[in-house]
Amino acid sequence: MRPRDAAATEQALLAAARARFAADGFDRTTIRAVAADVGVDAALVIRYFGSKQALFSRAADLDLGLPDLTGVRAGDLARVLVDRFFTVWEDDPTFLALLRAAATSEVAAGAMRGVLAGQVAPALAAVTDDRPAERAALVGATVLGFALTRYVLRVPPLVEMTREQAQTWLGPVLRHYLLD
Amino acid sequence: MRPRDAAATEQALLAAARARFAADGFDRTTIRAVAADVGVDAALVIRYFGSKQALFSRAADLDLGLPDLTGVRAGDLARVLVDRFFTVWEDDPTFLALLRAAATSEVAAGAMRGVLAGQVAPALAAVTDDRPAERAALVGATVLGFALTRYVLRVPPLVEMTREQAQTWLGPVLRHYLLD
DNA sequence: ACCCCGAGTCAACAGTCGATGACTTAAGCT
DNA sequence: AGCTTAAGTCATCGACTGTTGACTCGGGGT
Repeated sequence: MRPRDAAATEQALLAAARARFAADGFDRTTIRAVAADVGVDAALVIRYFGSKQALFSRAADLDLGLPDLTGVRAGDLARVLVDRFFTVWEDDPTFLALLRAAATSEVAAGAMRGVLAGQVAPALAAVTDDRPAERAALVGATVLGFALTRYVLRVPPLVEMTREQAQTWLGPVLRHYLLD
Repeated sequence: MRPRDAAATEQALLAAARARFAADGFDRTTIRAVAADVGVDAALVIRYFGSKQALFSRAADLDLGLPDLTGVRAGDLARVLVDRFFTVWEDDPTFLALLRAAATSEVAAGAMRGVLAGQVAPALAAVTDDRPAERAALVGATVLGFALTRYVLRVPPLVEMTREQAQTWLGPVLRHYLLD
């Protein structure tokens, strides 16, 4: 039998919620399904997180972990960024959960705006001081469009693309948005 | 009183459904709300379209109306494409309905793949015969990312951007994907 | 051994949704 | 006017959902 460990159960619920939100979106994810994945009653989820919306906010708290770009050579910028984004996309489902939910939830859309304004824009400010918010939005649009097409729409040519091929295609685009 | 005109009612229902799907996505759109928008009973919607999914398929049938790109000069390509996409985005809600729904519905995602493979890729084939599917996917990712960030996430710098500014930013990107 | 507190369960409520089938009403035709 | 056909309504079903409150169970401290 599962040991009665509240902290471990909470972490397991967060992991299951992330996977469900990433795969099914916010609306089609049910608290009962998340609880069943962990082998626990749905009422316990509410007890720990208060509501489905609060569970989502905890589960979809995204940290891109962008590195300090100060001193990175212009030729390396795009490679560093694309590499980081691929890792975030494929390491854990948090990003995909936020992306899927943002399509229909104003709260999730706001969270995504917060990621762009609070993480991407500050990181890019180390590279350019000319309209960093506008450049961050364009970089965000590029990266979100790529992720949407690859992981959500699953358009074959992008699904089959390797990380290196993506860097080759996206590199000049990011350089353009960052430096022109 | 509304005249009893089945064809007109059906068109009104399709228009209302498009608006609802575009604003709220597939799951949060209810047949009752669509029917109420037209001033009609929900059962009538099922009678005309069979199911909510079938109503969506009829409402979100997207025609980009891309022009024949044969003979368009390389320098004009991006401007023509961006201009066409803006018109599709802002003329009617069909595109937004499909985009929002595609985030959580495999059927809608398939429809979006169909638009890329059946409309974008053939149009681009008039410009390049080197990997048109891959180039269409990249153009799609760019355009979908821009639309997602502007109309769904409503990131301020992209919301405030004029069509001309967007053409200036996106032009070199589309040229890169089409011609490099 | 007993108690106690927190982890986890159970049953149920209240609301909503898509869908169904029988019913009613309006309009065009003879 | 009367009838017929289709347009539209009505009540309702059955399933599902988030959330609640009362309950049970198990393990650690005395």
